[in-house]
Amino acid sequence: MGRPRQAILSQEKIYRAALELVDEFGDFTLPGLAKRLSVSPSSIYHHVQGRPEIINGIRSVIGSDALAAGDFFTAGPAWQDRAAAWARSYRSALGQHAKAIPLLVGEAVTDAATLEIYEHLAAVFVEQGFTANDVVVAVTVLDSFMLGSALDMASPESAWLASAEDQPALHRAFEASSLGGPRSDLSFEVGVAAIIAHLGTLVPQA
Amino acid sequence: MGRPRQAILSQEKIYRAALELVDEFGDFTLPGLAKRLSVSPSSIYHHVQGRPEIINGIRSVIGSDALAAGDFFTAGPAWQDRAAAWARSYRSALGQHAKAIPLLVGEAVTDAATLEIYEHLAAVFVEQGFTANDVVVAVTVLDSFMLGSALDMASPESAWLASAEDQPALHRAFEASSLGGPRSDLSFEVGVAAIIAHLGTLVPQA
DNA sequence: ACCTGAACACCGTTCAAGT
DNA sequence: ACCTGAACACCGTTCAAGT
Repeated sequence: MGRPRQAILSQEKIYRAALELVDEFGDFTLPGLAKRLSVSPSSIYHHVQGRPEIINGIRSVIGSDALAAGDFFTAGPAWQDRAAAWARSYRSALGQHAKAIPLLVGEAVTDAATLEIYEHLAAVFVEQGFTANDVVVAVTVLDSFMLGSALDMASPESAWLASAEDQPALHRAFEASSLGGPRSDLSFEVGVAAIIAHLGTLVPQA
Repeated sequence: MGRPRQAILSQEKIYRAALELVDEFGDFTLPGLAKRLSVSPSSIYHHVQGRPEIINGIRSVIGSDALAAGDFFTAGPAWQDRAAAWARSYRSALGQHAKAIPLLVGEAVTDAATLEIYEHLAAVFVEQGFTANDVVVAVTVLDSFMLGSALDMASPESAWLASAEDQPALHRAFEASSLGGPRSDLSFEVGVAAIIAHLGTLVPQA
């Protein structure tokens, strides 16, 4: 007991351990987090203010890792490719922690990593000469679809389990469908293509 | 104490009271719910299995009210209008209970009202002659964007508060923008138009 | 500065006891 | 069948006490 010669905790360690618990169990508790870190629950409060800050930290970790992976910048020079790559990269990053997404929505975004991710998207449209209004709309539209698609990825396929009697159209379509890949991924690509094609009509020089 | 001559609770009353609490405070607790219903917390368990069932009931209430409002069926005969009306209606219904959305995502959909809502959307595409694959993709794409837009509606405008130094493109765009209406609504309409136009290229007879 | 153990108010859920 | 009060395990957070 007492203070150790070197700190055994840090914000980073706390956030990553919390994310691991969420990935495994879909949620985390302070006692559970303390146990995983081999520490007392009260110790955690020397490094973070409370549970909300940990949730924000989880978002930050996901964003940092996504930025470190560098996928946001691998696309070609065309703004269409870069915007599509942005949506694909961030949806993928969130999808790797699908169980965390329900925890993240509803809390305001304040961490630097996530803001940097959105700054990158805005910059794509600004560079292309979109007006301020169009930048705002383009970012919002792409973000909404990306997030909705990430949530769809998170929800089990059985969420669409309609009954043959009560939801015939829904039931038959899913029964008879034979998509050449995961439903969520294919739908995401269709939606991104649709949105980017339409955004192209907004900018005169496109 | 003891059993009253007539039941004072019902699933419906519990669900609606819980939704009221969520609308007001963004969450609900069993003790808080019991207090609002002028009842003991344990009484609630005679009508519902537990907290998850109440959350599902909240979704059901929102769906039922949306169906009762009838907006899903007011659109013209064209499938494009009907699909757009579907997305607009359901996003609006969810938006009226924005604080509830974070609670709903992450729980599987099983209630009849919500399934009926999605059945209606699937039927639009089936009637138009979409293949099973295209019905599945069309429903998924529109649902993802609708849900993402509803979440965007739920998050405060300040969620986009970027700093002038660290996120110049994002900051300037939001600073300089002068949209002719709420950002979320305008962006939603742009996205829906984009998606529906693109879905039109999937169906030969469109 | 950083960890611990004890303590607090609170939450979800159960159950025997009443009518 | 339906409501109550007591009880349980558990959770988030605080704080004095240690080094």
